[in-house]
Amino acid sequence: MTNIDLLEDPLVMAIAAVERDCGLPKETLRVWERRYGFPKPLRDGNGERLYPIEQLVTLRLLRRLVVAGHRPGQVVGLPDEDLSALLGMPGVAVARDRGHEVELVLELLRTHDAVGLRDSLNAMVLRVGLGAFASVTGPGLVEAIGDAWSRGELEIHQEHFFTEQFTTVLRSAINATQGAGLPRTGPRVLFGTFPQEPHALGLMMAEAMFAVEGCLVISLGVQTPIREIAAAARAHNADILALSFSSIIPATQATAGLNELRSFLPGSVEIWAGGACAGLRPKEGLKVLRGLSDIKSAISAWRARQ
Amino acid sequence: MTNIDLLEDPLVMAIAAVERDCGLPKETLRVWERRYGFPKPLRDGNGERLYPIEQLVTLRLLRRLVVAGHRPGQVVGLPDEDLSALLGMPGVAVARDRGHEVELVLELLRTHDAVGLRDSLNAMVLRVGLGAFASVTGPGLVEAIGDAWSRGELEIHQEHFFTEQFTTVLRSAINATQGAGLPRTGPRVLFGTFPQEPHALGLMMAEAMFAVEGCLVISLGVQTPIREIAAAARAHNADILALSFSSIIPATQATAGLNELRSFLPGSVEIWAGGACAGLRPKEGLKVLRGLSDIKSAISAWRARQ
DNA sequence: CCTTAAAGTTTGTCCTGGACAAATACGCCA
DNA sequence: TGGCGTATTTGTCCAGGACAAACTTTAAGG
Repeated sequence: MTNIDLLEDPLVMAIAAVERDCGLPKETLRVWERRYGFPKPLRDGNGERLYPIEQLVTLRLLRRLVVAGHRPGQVVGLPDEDLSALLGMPGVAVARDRGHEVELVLELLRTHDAVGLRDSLNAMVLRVGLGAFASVTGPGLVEAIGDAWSRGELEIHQEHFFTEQFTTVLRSAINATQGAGLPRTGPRVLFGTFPQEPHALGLMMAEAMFAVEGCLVISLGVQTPIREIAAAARAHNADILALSFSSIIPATQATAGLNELRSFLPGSVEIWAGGACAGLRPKEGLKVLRGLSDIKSAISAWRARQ
Repeated sequence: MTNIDLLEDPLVMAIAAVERDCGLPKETLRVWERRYGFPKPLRDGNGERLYPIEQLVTLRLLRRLVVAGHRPGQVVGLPDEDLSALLGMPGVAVARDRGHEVELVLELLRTHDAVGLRDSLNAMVLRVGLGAFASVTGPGLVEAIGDAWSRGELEIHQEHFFTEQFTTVLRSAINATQGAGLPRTGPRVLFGTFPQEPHALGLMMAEAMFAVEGCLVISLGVQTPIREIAAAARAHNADILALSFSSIIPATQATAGLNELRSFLPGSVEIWAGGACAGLRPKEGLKVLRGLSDIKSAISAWRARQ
């Protein structure tokens, strides 16, 4: 029961902490070391692995490459410059043409301007509307900040801070759409993610899209066991079950879980899946939405079917 | 790369699926089998474990007992009836006199009334004010629902659903207090929890208490590495660092982490700790708040010191 | 009798190195 | 070019041993 977090030395991390930080299972970290010679952690007095933080940076790059489709055998062991090149990041130069909203938010994060960030996000929602914010502005911000983080331009705490502010603004807006007295002509929609999926932002942006279309939205939050999701869908008499998958979840697991879920539910409950997880395939009783912008038309189609 | 989910047979599950379903790590499942003789999975042609669903039911009971404080050696191996009996007898607390707000919310959860719950929570905030909601009503609800869950009166998905609704209502209210133009006479307060602490509700209720007192509140959310918390406190120029500890975090770890944090920060940053974690002791440079109601007077004292 | 300190037990996490099947890439033929 | 059988890659699983943190019990002192 070695303590994995309270190491005196902030320059090294234990394997369980690396698993959480980089999203690579302990078993994969060990087998990469055995096969490719990287990562090459130090050892403590008891022979347990201690990963220096430089290797964490590399591991985060590697994970992004693997998620993007590269094979571990081809990329594990390459120097950071090569990995960055493969990711299409032009080293130091900021060649990416980012929207001015993205630039504004990144600048507010760099200067740790809490008030400015909160006000700016609230203002964006008011200016473009919740629908456009949740389907265009929000995803753009989330992607840019994820990129900046994995490139080392932002600290972990800055990303936490952004996530928290973004969540607050989006939640407030969703809550406002569900006030008493507003007409609801849409389906009852239940939201959730699988137990392996801790990413809440994608789910919440989807929830916002459904909310602006007049649906009754009910969220279970993230990481609910599959059986419990099914039980909730029955209990709440949901018309649609909406599930979000980020790229950290393997497509095979997502598909398997969706099949299991389908088998627990009557055909009258539609299952809609979406998110950055590539490899999701629609099938009988499973709708796959490629992007948040598709939600509006999908709801229209649902209404027409009723 | 054995497929863990696409088993044709719905009566057995592979070890990774059990880990997700029951929340018990693979390593723990194996070591329990080795030490206590339970669970006792079947094996496939390749010697891999296949857990029958009956054992999953027992494992879920066991996990609840372990979370509730029982020791595995005392309960693993007992028949289901004994386990249920242990879960079902919470001593004398059966006929607790609960406030009518608690009864109302429990009834709304039992009937899966999403609209009713959202409206009721919003109404409670408006009626008693955010301060009283966050310091009295909210903690009462959270405790009662935790009790009901551990007694088996509520399903996991009902607890997730409540947490989500409660979060939304509280966040919206906090956001409203921080709008532009309101006078801020209080300190800058940064909120966060340690990496082992995933419980967000206590942190958020504390945030609400500071917010109604006119503080500028900045939250990092849960599970931020200690050195990142320290970096954030410096970056945001915080006057107070507020940390929340639930009872799942051992007091020894909490104390060790707080000492580490203290060493990373200048004396001008005060550290305030609170929550259900017993055993926290105040010391030089560390304030321990016993309850959410103490926050108001503590802020007054801080103002007087400035 | 209550509190503190030392000794003992329980328990979760980590280790190594071998194995295998699913997923992917490659070579072949039409 | 496109489909299909074979080879390689790769993630997950296994056994059984080890150890430190957490917890319990016992001993000692005020």
